[in-house]
Amino acid sequence: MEDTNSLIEQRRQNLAGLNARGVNPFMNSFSPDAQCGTVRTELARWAEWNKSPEPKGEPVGLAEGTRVRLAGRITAHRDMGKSQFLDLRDVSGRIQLWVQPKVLGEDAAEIFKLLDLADFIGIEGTLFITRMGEPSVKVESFTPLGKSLRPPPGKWHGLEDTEIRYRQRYLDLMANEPIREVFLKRSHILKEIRSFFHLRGYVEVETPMMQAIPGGAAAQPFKTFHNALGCEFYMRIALELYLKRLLVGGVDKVFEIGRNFRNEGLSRRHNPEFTMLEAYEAYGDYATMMETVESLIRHIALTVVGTLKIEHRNAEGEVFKTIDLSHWRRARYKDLVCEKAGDDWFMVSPEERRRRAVEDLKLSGDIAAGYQDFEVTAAVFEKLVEPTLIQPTFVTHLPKQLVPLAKISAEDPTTVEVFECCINGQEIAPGYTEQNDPIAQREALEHQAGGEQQKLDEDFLVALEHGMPPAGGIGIGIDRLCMMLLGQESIRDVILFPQLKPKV
RNA sequence: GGGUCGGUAGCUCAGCGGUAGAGCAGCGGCCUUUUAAGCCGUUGGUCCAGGGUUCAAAUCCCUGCCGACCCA
Repeated sequence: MEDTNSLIEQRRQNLAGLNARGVNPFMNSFSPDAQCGTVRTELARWAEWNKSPEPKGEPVGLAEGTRVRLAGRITAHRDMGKSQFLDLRDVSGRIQLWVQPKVLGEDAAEIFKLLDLADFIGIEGTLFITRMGEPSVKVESFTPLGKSLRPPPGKWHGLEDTEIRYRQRYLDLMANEPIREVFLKRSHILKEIRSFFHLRGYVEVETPMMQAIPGGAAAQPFKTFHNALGCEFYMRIALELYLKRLLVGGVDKVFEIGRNFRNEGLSRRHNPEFTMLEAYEAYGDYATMMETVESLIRHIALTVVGTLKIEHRNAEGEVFKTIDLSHWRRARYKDLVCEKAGDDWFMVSPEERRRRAVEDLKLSGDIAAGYQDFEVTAAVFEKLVEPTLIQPTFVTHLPKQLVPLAKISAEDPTTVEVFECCINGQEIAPGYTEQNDPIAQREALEHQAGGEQQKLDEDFLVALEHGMPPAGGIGIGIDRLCMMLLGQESIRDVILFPQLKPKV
């Protein structure tokens, strides 16, 4: 960027001033011995202990007078003339610095004047508590570590321009504390998912993102070209078919967390690339996987959020939705449809169902002329039932036409052994008793490919013919899981760099 | 793809035919424990872009770009 303004110009002049004094404003390294937020917390603990009239037992926290070396970004500056207060921030939080020119000495005081808000510095000093009770560091020396040549976003309102927040996420992270929290917690969620599966004896793998035939889901893929091989590849739309190959190969419990790519619309709930978890367990079935999903999500909620009652708040901070992860409902697809569409929904003729859906339920926009009967019912489910499933619900006994790749239920052969776990009005995790009959699988995939032989993943079918153990499988959309757990209503607020149209 | 709303100083926004504004940030002062520090002074603009209407356009009209939300 070539844009300049007076604020950038002033910072460049300060940079030149540092260079002129032989100070390197961009150091190669610095070794702090503590973190800002941690030191602040520990010093406050000590102050609390010290405050009681008769201190009892061993001191806690970090005492006044302790020497520390800290590094971070200057995020506030309060000039008192002969006394200056700065806030220094690192990933752990902030702490106040007290800087007195006379303590620094004349040369250092001159250099101090050339610092700007948002610069990175390292400091050395001793801990103390101000008259106002603020845990602080009395700075004895400092080192410029990384100069900021552009003004940071404001401190009051933070950064609110959504476009800048998404395009320059680093500014969002710098200015908006709650946003930083969301992404730190997303990292924590991923960590807990991994440890959950590892503890259960699962193996984590990585399978190809570039695939000759994109399979495992019905979605538009992105296409790319490999120069050396001279052929086209597709970015994967699902993980499934490679993980099942591993079941064939004898990896009995396997999971992958990875990016899928779907060349479709963008919305509050859709990003073209999104993170998917898929897990497969040999000798398990959909019931095994329901238990897995419930245990996993409970575990994450407790370890990351610290509660099973997840609160979603509006801009005013009022709770408008609470998701209770301590009760998991199980309900049949047909029963849920009847709740919205009438108890006799499945007893009337297909023509009557279509009429009711279009006229009574006002779904004309969602039901295409060529829809089959089961698709009419599916529209009712998707538009009228799913959005109301805010509390965790396993929807089971889906009609077999709806999920052609799953195994038939022994107790009701018109349905399949499949669940859709819905939370927060969205499908969060589908789970299957996976098809391991290669002949049935071939028929289903051939039907799905609609006679286009090139769309058939022959290598996958050959793998199944070598024998696959019965297995339960799940997929969990990690972004939507994060939205649900972290109280975010837009997928862009749980993806660090959401896709936007490039600016020219 | 359709509809609604938005784009003005570094940030947050006001102005909606008649000289381009405020708060914060910045800069210059004062203040030796302040913390949204305070007080005095002050700099800063391609009003998203391009066309049109008009004596006069940030403001009205058209086209385009980018974003948010809703719908499909």
